[in-house]
Amino acid sequence: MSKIQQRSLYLDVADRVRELIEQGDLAPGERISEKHLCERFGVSRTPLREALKVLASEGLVELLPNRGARVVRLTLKMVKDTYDLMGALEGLSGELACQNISDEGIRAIRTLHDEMLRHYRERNLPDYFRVNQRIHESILAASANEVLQETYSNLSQRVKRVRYSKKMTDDFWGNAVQDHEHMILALEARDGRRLGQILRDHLCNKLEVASLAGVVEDETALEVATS
Amino acid sequence: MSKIQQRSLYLDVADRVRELIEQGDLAPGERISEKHLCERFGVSRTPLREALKVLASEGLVELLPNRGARVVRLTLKMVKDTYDLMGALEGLSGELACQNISDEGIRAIRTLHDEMLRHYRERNLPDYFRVNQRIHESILAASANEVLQETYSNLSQRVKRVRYSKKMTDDFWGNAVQDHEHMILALEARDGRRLGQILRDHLCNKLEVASLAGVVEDETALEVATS
DNA sequence: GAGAGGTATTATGAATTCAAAATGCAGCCA
DNA sequence: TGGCTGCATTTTGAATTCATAATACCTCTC
Repeated sequence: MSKIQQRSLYLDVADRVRELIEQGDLAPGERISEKHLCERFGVSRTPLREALKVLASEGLVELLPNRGARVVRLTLKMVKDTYDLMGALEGLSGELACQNISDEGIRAIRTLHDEMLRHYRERNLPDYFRVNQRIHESILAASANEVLQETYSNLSQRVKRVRYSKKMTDDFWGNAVQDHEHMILALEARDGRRLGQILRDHLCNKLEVASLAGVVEDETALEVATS
Repeated sequence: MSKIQQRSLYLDVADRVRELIEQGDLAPGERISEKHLCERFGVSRTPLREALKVLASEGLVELLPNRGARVVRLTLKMVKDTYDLMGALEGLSGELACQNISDEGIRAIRTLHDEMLRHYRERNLPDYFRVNQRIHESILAASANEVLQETYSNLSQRVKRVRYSKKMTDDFWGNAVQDHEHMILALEARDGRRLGQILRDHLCNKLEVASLAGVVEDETALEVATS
């Protein structure tokens, strides 16, 4: 029995373009040729153009009237602003999670937390990242606020292209783990205010280790120096 | 000399549909007939459909595959969730504003504040609301975070349809003005933490006086009782 | 050889057309 | 009478077509 409800074509196209942007197959600032992508996806221009409009309203591409679309170039300021925002949202998610999460939910996150610690002790960065992300997702889900989840994931998508330094220093890593220790304690105490604050600060630290080279505008490095 | 840079048609259409929704000309849950709107706007289906896709990604309409579009029905939970989110964003805007605003900017807001107080004393609700909104907009602008501004205005648009009770009690009004007194003091002291907190709580109060009848799902009133 | 101007080509914007799905309605049967 | 089946109509989804703006290229002039 196959699925009855078929998704619209433009949604699939949008997903695929998002993927290309995230993977870097469509470079920042790169002109998006409608014809080229149509042939690549095997669809006509109509659904592709609809998809581009959606992606534009998501902030992933920009549409220049009569001159096509291009992948938005992230500036350092945009990334920083987005992180500030995501920090506030993470903070809210922590507060709400403490109000709404079940005891079982807390135990599940504790399990993830312990698993993450194992990966940390073994210096297994990929698995650490994976479990780390699941913890944050779990807290977000526990907030039981769908508008928040949707907004967060949109912002997250925008900066997904930014890759983090492979050579994350032990210092930063240690601090992050320390943050998580405090998080789980606050969560188990259902101290929303505290959990929120930790989550917010935690994200700010994350920004610091972000290696923005390549994805971010070069001229922006200049901005940093001058500001 | 006319403007050289013409906006795309779908943007104009999107604006007009947004207006119709905000004004209530398109009722919540109402089916949106492509043909009807095309004739009304004098455009073909292509730009209208592009506009609908954008509006869907903004959360104003929902697209049912093969069955057209409809104006989203706001549930009480959605409105509440959105306000929680907007509260967090207002809080952030306050913190950032204190960091970034100029002394002149503070003086400008103080002027607005005093003007608002005059309208309050004269019980001039429309002008009070207008100036009130300008204050919040000024703080948001002073945050110097465009991603924040854009996100806030999107969320704001979603719940714009919700009309506030004409019979706002003197109590609530007095409290709101009191909040504003604290706000301007925190701003003048550049106490971001405090301003943020006030703005957040201020918005929560606003929700309480919201008269949700008509725009919000009826079944939702039930949800309130059961939760 | 460099630059300006004009034409050809290409890409985008929007309308139209074609195909497929959903809706409405009439007739049929229990 | 009530509900189901099947056909006609309407509506949506997607491709195609047409018009217009942008780009590239070529020529002509200095």
